[in-house]
Order: sequence, then C-alpha cells, then structure tokens
Amino acid sequence: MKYNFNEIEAKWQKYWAENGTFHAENQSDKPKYYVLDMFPYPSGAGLHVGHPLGYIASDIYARYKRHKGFNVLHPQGYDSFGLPAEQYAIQTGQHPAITTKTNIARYREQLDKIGFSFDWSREVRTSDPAYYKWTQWIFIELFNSWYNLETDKAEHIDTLIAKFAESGNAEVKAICDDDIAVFTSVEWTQYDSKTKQEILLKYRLTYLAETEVNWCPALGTVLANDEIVNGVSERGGHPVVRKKMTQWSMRISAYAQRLLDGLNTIDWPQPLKDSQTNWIGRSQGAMVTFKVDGHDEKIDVFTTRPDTIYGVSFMTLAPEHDLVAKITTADQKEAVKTYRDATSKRSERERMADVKTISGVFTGAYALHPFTGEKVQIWIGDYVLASYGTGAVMAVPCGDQRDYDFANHFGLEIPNIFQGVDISEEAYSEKENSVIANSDFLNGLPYKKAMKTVIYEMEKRGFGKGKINYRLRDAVFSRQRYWGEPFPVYYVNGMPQMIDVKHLPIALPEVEKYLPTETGEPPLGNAEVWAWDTTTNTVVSNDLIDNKTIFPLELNTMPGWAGSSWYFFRYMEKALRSEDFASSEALKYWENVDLYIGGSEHATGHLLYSRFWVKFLKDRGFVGVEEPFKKLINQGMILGTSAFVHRIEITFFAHIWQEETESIITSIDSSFNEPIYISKDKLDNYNLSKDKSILGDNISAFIDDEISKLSNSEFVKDCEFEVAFYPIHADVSLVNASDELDLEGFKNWRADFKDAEFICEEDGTFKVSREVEKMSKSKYNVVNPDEICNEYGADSLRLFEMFLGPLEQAKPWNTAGISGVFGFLKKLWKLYVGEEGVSRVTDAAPTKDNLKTLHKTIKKVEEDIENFSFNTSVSTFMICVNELTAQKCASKEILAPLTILMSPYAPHIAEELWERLGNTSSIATAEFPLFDAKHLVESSKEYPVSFNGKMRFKKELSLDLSKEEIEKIILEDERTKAQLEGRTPKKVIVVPGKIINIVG
RNA sequence: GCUCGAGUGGUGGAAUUGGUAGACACGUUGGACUUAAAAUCCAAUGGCCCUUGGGCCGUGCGGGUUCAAGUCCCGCCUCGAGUACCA
Repeated sequence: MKYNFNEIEAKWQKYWAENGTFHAENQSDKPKYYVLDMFPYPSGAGLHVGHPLGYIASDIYARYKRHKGFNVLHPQGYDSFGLPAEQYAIQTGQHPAITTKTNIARYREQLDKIGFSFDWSREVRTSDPAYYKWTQWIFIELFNSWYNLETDKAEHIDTLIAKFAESGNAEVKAICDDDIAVFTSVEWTQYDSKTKQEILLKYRLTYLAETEVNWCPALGTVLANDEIVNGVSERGGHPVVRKKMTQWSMRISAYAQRLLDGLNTIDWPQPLKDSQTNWIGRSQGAMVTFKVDGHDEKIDVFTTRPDTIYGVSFMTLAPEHDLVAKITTADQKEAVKTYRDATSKRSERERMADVKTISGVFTGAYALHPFTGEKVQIWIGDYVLASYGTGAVMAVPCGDQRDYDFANHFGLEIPNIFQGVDISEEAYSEKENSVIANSDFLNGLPYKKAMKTVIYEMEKRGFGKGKINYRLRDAVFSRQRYWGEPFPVYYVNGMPQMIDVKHLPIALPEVEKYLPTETGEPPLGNAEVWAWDTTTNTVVSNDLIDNKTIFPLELNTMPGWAGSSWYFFRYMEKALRSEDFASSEALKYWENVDLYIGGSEHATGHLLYSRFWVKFLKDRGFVGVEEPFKKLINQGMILGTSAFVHRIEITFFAHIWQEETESIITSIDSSFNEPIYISKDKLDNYNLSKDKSILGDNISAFIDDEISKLSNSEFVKDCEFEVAFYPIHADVSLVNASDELDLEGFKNWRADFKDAEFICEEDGTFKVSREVEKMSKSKYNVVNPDEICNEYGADSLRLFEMFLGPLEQAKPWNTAGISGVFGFLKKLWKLYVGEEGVSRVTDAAPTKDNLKTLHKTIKKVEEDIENFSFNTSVSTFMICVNELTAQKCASKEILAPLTILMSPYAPHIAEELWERLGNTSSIATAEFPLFDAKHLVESSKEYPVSFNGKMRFKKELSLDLSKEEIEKIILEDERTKAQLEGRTPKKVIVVPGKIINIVG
C-alpha cells in the first residue's frame, strides 16, 4: 500500500482539532514548558516558506517536550495591527479589519496544513478589542507610575504625590524630565490642578511632551528610531525629517541599566545581546558645567574624558541648542542664522551621509574654563547631535579626532595634554595608556587615577559630577495612523485624562477616510463619533463636545510594538480573559517563555520593548518575572532565488565630421519597435564574443540597417553600436528547475511583455539568470508552502525545511532536495506497511543489530533536539531507516519506539503508524524512548592505522587489548611492513578505541 | 571605521574533548525493471596521475604548535550581518 500522505495528514489534523490534543492545562502535576514563536503579521501575500522554518523548529521542540513528560504551552496568534492593511485601506477603501480578517483566515489555513501542535484555544489578535483592552490598561498603568530611584523600581504615582505633599520634590530621587523646578510641600498644595498635572507629567512613565520626532511625510506618521534604516523609513524607504510634535513617550530610559543588567541572566545569542548593549549605549563619564562669559547662562556638557579637561580649547554646541540664540554676538548673528537654517533643512539622512565635510560657525561668545578661568570660544557645528547628552561638547582636540579635525579646519588651538605623545598628525584617543601633562593637579596621572581625581575635584568645587549616560532615548509612542490601538485618553483644558479602567476597551471608531485630515490631524480626526462623555462614560458624537462634561478624545493611536510587548502573557490564560489580562494563577504557573524563536531583526524593537514592559509589570506587582524570554533562538532567514530576464538596449554612436578634421562622438538612441529580451546563455555568449549574430537575424538585421542609415549622412565618418543589458525580475513561478522561463505565461503576465521580442537558446528555451535575495513580493520570488504540502505533504515540508541546514543560518530556498526527504518517508512507510496494506510488523525479538541501530538513533536524536541541531537528526533518521531496511527489521520492539522518535519531526505519519501498531490514543504524549548504552557496547573496533598522520589501512582489533598488545600486533601486520619499507618506526601512538599512528 | 559571524566536492551540508575529512541528501553517469514514462532498485561519483594494486594533492591564503589540525595559535584575504559623528 502506498504512502498516502494527503489522506493521512487530513485525518490527523482533523483528529487533533477535534480532540483538543494540544490544549494546555493551567494545572498539572507535570513540569511546565512554554514554547513560543514570534507571532506573524498577517500580510496579504500569505505565509511564505520562510515563516514555517522557526515554527517547525519550535513545534519539534514542543512535541519533544510533551514526549518527555512536560505540560507544554505552545500557542500562536497574530500581530494584526499594522501599516500594510492601512495602506491597502487608503488605496481601496476596504476596512483594515476586513482585510486583516481575510488574511488571518488564509494564514490559519496554511498553518493548519503544516500540522503544528498549537493550542489554538488561546489565540490572540492584537487588533481584537478584547485584547487591546488590556494594552490600553497597561498604558494607563504606565501613566499612573513613576520611577523611584531609591527603591529602583516603578511605583504608583500616588506615592509620589504623597512625597510632594509631605516634603516637596527636592528630596525625590526619580527618573524624570530634567527641567523641573524645585518646590516645597506648601507650594505643592497651593498649586492648581492643572499645574499639578503638568508637574506630574514630567515624572510619569508615559508622558506627553513636545519632542523632536522622526516625521515621515510620505507615510504621514512618526517613526521610532528602530523603524528607520539608513535615514529612510524601514517600510517603503521614504525620507524622514526632524519635526517637533506633541507626542506620547515611554520613559524606557528609566530602565536602561536594568535592561543592560538583565542581559546577563538570559540565554540569548551573543550578537543579539550585543546589539541591545549597543543600542542602550552606556557610557561613564562626568557632567561638567561651563559658565558663559558675560551671561548668566551655563553650558552643561557630558564627557567620557573629564581627565582631559585641561585640553579644552573651545566648545561646540549642536546648531539646534537652545542657548545659541541667547549667546550669539551681534556681528556673528548673520553667519549663525545662515548656518542654522542650512542645517535644519538638511535631513537626518544627508547629515549622516556626509560625515566628512567639516562645518561650523563661531557664535562670538566665550565660555570660561571651570578650572583655569580661561576664555574659550563657543562654536556651533553639526557634528554635535542635539539628541545625545546635552547637545554640547567640551572640545579636546588633542584627544578626540572629531574635535581635532574641527580645530584644524578652523585654525583653532590644539594644546597637548598627554605625556610623551606626538599629536602633530592626529588626535591621541587611547585611554588606557595615557598619562596626563600640562594639567595642573592632574600632571603625571594615568587615565584611571586622573578620572577619579578630576571628578572628585569637580564635585568638591561644585561644577561637575560623575555621571553615566545612555544612548537609549525615551520611545515615542504616538502614531498618526488609523489601524492601531486608540489611547484611552481624553483632554480637559489640554491636559490628558485617563478613562477609568472599567470602561475599557475604547474601540476604534469608524472613519470615512483613512488619510490624515485636511488640517493635518491623524486619521482619527475624521471620526464623527469620537468624544468622551464623562457622565455616561461612553464615546459620543463630536458635535456634543462642550468641554464641560464631554471632551475630545486622543487622535493618535499606539505603535505596532504596543500589542506585541505583552502578548506572551495573554496566552497563559484562556478561561478568565475578560476579567484580567491573565489570571494571577496562570501567570504564576507559566511564569515566562522558556523558549522563544524568531528573527533577529527584532533585536532593538520588539525584544527591547517587551523586556521594558515586563520589568514595569513586575515592579507594579502584576507579573512575577523580570524577563519575558529565558532562551531565545534566531532562525535564519530563508532567502528567495529571484529570476531575471534581461532586456536589451541598443545605442548607436556616430563619429561626426566637424570643422574638417575634428571629430566628436554623439550617441543616438534608436530603438527597435518592441522591447527585446535575451536568454541568459545567449547573453553570456554575447558578452564573451561581442558578436551581433548571436542576437539573431531580426536584431542583427536591424542593427545593420540602422548603421547603414546613419552612415549615409555626409557628416558621419563612421558608426558604432553598443548593447546594454538590464535585468528585470520575473515571477519565479514562471520558471522551472532548469531555469527555463514559461514564455507564454510570461507574455501574459504583464502587458509590456506581450509583444516583446525574445532571443531564445538554440533549443528554443528561454533561460533566466538567478540571484539570491530577500524573499519579497516586489521581487516576485515568494514561494508558498501550500504547493509543497499538496505535492509531497506536510511531513516532507517539515523534514525538508529542517534538512536545509542549521536553524540559525540564512539559506536560499531551493526545492531540489525535497525528493530526498519524500523518498525517505516512503521508505519509512514501507518498513511498517506491506504492499497490500497489511502490517509487516511482528512480535519477533529484535536482533542485536536492530537494537544497536535504534539506540544509536535515540541517543543522537535526543542530543540533536537538545542542541537545536534539527538538520542532523533528519540525517540520523535516514541512516536508521536505511539500516533497518537492510536488516529487514520487522520487530515491533524496534519500530514502535521509532515512531515516537519521528513524531516531533513528521507527526502525521508517526500518528498513522502508531495507530497501525494497535494504539488507540494519540502518540503526542507517548513516552520518549529511553536510551540504553548497553546496546552500543562493542567488543572490537576497526582501527584506522595511520603512518605519519595519514590513514593507510584499517584493522579490526579487540577492545580488550592493551596498548602494548595492539602495538605488537600492528607492527607484525604485513601492510605495516610494506608501509615502513624496512625502516624502524620512531614512535607508535596507540589511543585505545580511537586510532593507531606510526611515526617513522 | 568598529563589533560579531562565516569560508569544506558540481550543490545543501556532516565531522564528540585535536584522532579515518566529505556522513546524509541532491545532482550527474552507468545499469536493472518497463512498449514507454513515472516510481523503485543496484553501482560509481573531491581533484589529478595510473594497468590492477596503488600514488600524489586536498577544508579561503601564508606560517606555527602537535605523533596527528577543518578543529588550537599568529598574520592576511574574501563574503555576510549589525552598527556608526554617541562626546
């Protein structure tokens, strides 16, 4: 009987769904294990073969853990708010909720076909109001929290208010805005409500502030730093400019140190930890205050090298720095204004692209050196970033290359404060080996001592102190989009008010258009029913706004990372979801994710924000864990193999007689009446020989024709042509395994190919060239898993994706090898089921060889799964089945455990064979076979015998022999004598059980 | 520029603490079965030399340590990923 995968797979998928085989229980005697995939955004393109790679790996692990006696939670859901659905809505008017629902249905269908052991009863969708109710709730809790540095955690805002009422804010140690005036308890109680709210906003963990944001005009929204790649938007590649807007921000900077420290407690790939470390960017140094000569103003600078303070010869402010306008002298005003205007027009991208050009302007003002009292010039320059530190630097040209270049460019002084170092060519930025000179009390001190001394001295004299600075900025949390979580916020007198938790969720309103309003408000500005009635606690029509009891609601929505920062907790609860984001019992039982699998592209986005929110939730007592994901694995990207057709363009050049002897060359575009495409091998041939006859009769006749037409002119001396080739993406579904293009399909694909001229190979085929690229709709190289499932089955797909190579490695998709794993499954089937469909399996006692093969396999597969080396266990299975087939094994004692071993990888066939072995319940929780080393014990070993390290022959010897006995036997062997050709060996190395090496 | 990671047959990739390089597949070639195809099965398959036997070379390059190096050390080259005026 044939291995009928279609029937088997449908049967077991139905069985699992009907029996709830993979539903996890929140109470169990078994130990818990939580396996999670990064949930997908349900895009319109459907699932491609890259998605399942990680899902298959985590599914294998989840199934394995069930066999090992764990209570496994393995859920799945959708990150269903996002830009593409909204862009589609803008183009078509289709409500994003509808698009999203359709896409999710398609994803689900595709996922079900692959046979994942997901517990779908716990599914989440971030765009579901029942879900985002709790996202809104977390937002409110963040608003109601501040970060207390004394307890080093977030606390309810009430504890802060109590402190204010008792003793004002002078003694409060908090992470907050840095422009807060000191007030007493008496002043606090006398403030009006609005002032109090304004002050509290500066302490809240989410706050409204005027911030300079990354505005993307093309997308009509603000982007977070991690959503910008090389100065353009990650999605769509649109330019990004800086703009001041009032935005919600998240005070993630409060957690910078804990986010850094936590990295030591989790098992994540080093590169991922490194990029978070980098992103947080901790640097230790000092904050130093410089007075401005003739002003009351002061300039604060952050420096990592306070020890070089005597090397300061000027200061540089960012062009945007607030002080610039105040301190610029009259005669420099014009120059400064011009420079500031010019920089503000330059986009961030331009400023980044052009790091070589040194530019800046003197403000005319001077700062006073805090130690020497000397006057130093204050400059502005765009190498100083407004967004880092204080937006100002003390320039030490001898110790910093940028300051050095700047000083050189503008002819500023470069005093040397390093002992025995030549700075005539470049700055000396080495820290560890530096010794300070020309620096008064710091003279002769090495780096570390100088640092300590100078900070001590600054603190004593009151113009500086030791400080740790982080690159990590507070995260902008507002988006000017429709398709995201609405904020549970309304405005009274311009001050934000939280809607009471019991009225959540605040559902997204309906809008006519998904674009910003004519007045530039976000899309929610189009909503007609979007006001909050504080008497009925409902959303009501905007017409009713009276700012007495009915107020306007917030128009921004939350960013994509809001919903994904806590979803892993939501899966823990399925019964009591409406009452809590997850019950405390569920949270206590499941704790956090034991194994998380997903792409490394989320390193500084999702994976950082999730850690932030979890720490916050822990501080406030809502969850019990400090980190969301204990172990994390990045699966490598599956790349697409794009196909290219090459379009030809022919250009003619005429050498023209001009003024008797002089000739110039003019190019003349002359195009063939239809576009021309050339097959790949033809193109290669042409590039080699430059022979136009390769282009075919039509084209070469056209070229000859054109040349003769041009040459007929009396001005033309002679004529040449040049052929250029432009690659164009062709849909990979139109190309077969031999790189041949389906010409008819291609012509019908797009109108401009319809009547094109195609230069084919001699055999009439048209070949494309191939290149490995990221899999993307726009590159027409997306491959869906459905086709493979239909043709070979889900088990083959699962095995094949694992067989491609190590999980973490990026690899191009190439189906060439799929017949190998398919053949293997057929062979496995044949081991159990005979021609007529009758079981081959018997109760015969297994042979020694049978047992050896089985236990070797158990050992290897178990090790492989524990090491996430899934590709090697597929090979192990192949070897096992090859051996058992050769041994003609039919023993149930061997074949039953083998189905369990196979079950994590190829669950459908395993279930089917398991049933055929007479079992009546699912294989899912069958106990994993126990490895017994006794079956692998050998009495002899085929020793490789090497001469000077080169293996020459093998000899079977008993393992009981001693080193000396082995040496004796081997030296007497005929082949040894032949190798030695009469020489006496200098040395004989015998490693029992391993190798014999003869030197000489 | 800096920080990681990786270079092994025609291809994807194996190789435990240094111990038989190329497992397992794909592809290719030859053969069996078949009217034929598919499916299946068998054999060969790193390169070069050679009559069998066998010999020489071989894990990006150049050195080194060792009885023995894909694996360890030093110096390069190439590719990939991340990051970048961070004071």
